[in-house]
Amino acid sequence: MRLNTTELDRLKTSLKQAGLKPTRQREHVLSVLLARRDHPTVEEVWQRSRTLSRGISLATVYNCLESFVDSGLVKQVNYEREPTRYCPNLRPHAHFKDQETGRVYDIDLPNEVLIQLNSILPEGFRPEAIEISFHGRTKTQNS
Amino acid sequence: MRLNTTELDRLKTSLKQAGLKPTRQREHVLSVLLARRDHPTVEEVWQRSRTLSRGISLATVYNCLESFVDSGLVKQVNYEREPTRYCPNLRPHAHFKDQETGRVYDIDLPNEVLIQLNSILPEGFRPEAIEISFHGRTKTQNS
DNA sequence: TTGATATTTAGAATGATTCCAATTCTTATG
DNA sequence: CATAAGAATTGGAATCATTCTAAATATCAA
Repeated sequence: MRLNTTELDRLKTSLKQAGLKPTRQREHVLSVLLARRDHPTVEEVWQRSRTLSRGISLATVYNCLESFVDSGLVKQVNYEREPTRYCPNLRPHAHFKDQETGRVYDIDLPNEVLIQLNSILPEGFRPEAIEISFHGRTKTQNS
Repeated sequence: MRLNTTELDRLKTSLKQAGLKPTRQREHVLSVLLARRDHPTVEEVWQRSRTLSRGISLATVYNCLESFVDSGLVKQVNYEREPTRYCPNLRPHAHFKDQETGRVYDIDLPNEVLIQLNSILPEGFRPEAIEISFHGRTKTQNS
């Protein structure tokens, strides 16, 4: 989780492009999020951010993640009323939650599926977002 | 919300078929839920159930709704971390939330859409349920 | 009718998230 | 570089949907 200057500059740039002041905490939380392609909760992001030299408060992790979502840098995933999870994958995708492991997988959404889904809406319905979540079991070998 | 004997018998029967003891409270909560095709929260179901002669506790409304969901009599709908809503429509359907009114609409899911959605899953993924939620705006005339 | 089991209940407890008000940063401008 | 205005961070308190608890009550098979 130690960043070299190039990576740091890249982070600063994407924060600025998103209209966010590049603070030490935001850079760190964003790098933590991008470092793994999974779907951590706020608490998990906080744990992973503990390495930050002078520490970081839970409230700040909440703040950072909220501003990232607002500015489109990450997405949120909710399963029932479980703690919200955060997802750095910006392509259109669905989620599949394995009930045995609790792990959430990204499922790419082909454009034709999105088109077909929009076509089932009655006239006058203007969707701004769509969320598709499966849950079930997987029989895969990759942990 | 007053029930005649025939309707009451019908409710008792569906509760029994679902493996639930037909109590006064369950009959009432279920009838409240079936009376309108909307998506009330627990609090709203409780308000609508207040007519019950000796009253009903919030805890019981939670209990009833949970047992209905467990036995397949109703479905749950969640938008982000807002209070859970309950839905008496058992056909496969998606939800569309109008951001202006907060109202949730049912959108029927044609079988071909379900088939196409299952086809995007990698091998070994066995879905047990799928949840599809739109949100956006509607330009309809019906309130 | 009665006993075994299930349900109801009020209120306390939980837990994710939001709010608050004080401190510390960032950055544009002189 | 210094500074001031606005932003971000912070620990702790507050919120609020939901779950838990344990005692009272209801259901139903025998």
